[in-house]
Amino acid sequence: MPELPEVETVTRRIEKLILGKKIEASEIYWKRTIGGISEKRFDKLVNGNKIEKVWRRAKYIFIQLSSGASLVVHLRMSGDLLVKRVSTPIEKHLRVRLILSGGKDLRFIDTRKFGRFVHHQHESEVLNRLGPEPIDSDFDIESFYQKLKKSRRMIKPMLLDQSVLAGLGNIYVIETLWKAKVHPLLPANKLTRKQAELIILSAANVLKKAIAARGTDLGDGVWKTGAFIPKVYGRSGEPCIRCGSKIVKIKVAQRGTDYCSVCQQL
DNA sequence: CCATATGTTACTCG
DNA sequence: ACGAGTAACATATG
Repeated sequence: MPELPEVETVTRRIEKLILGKKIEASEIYWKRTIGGISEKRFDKLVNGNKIEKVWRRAKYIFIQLSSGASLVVHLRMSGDLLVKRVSTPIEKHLRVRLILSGGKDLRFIDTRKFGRFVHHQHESEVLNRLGPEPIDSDFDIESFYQKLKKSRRMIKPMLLDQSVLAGLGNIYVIETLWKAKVHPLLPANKLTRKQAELIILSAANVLKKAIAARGTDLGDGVWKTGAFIPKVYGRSGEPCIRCGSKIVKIKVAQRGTDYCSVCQQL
């Protein structure tokens, strides 16, 4: 469920509920979620800490602790964070639970178990590998364009690469390329500077609208709060709302890729 | 049984 | 070194 807008939505939802609270206990229901350390060690690292700050970068949520370390959460495909009363019965797919002062807890729910809830001494370990976000106010178009010029990769996988551009996932890349009228298979070094600029403007526009709508409702259950309606993603076979021709679907880097073959030419 | 799914990483091969 | 393709992680749904 989560690309940047959904992660932003989750972050905003939990921030005010857990900020300033003290972690009084931790419970691990799926070991791999905490990234390969023992439950005992994890508990030692987090227990007794106050939550100083909660923020998002790309698709990661950082929960800063009074120790100076952070819990770094990635929702991957099916993760979600909830705050509930401790007495509320636990969910079937609960993977990690932090008991907080004040009678509530922070729950990491993750059906597919791909998500991670990892203790990092330094946030930089994670931050260092991330490119800029399209919505950064100081986004440097020139260096983005230079990066594209140096690569023969297809533009779609390029935009999904979080070290090139951070925050976009399959849905919003598809929306971005449609808006910018760029074919998903176009080699990155074939793009003009104008097209590179349009891609960033489109991505920023799509992300901002999706954040305002609190994410996308995929209709299949997991993510129900969002109201963003994709214009191309999941619409193969239906008419393009810009030109009326049929949206087609191909596979690119193992991912379903909807696009308009008339609007988006190679 | 098969294919699909919002993400990422590790591996192979040319 | 680069980049495309594949498998893997693990579960649910059609």
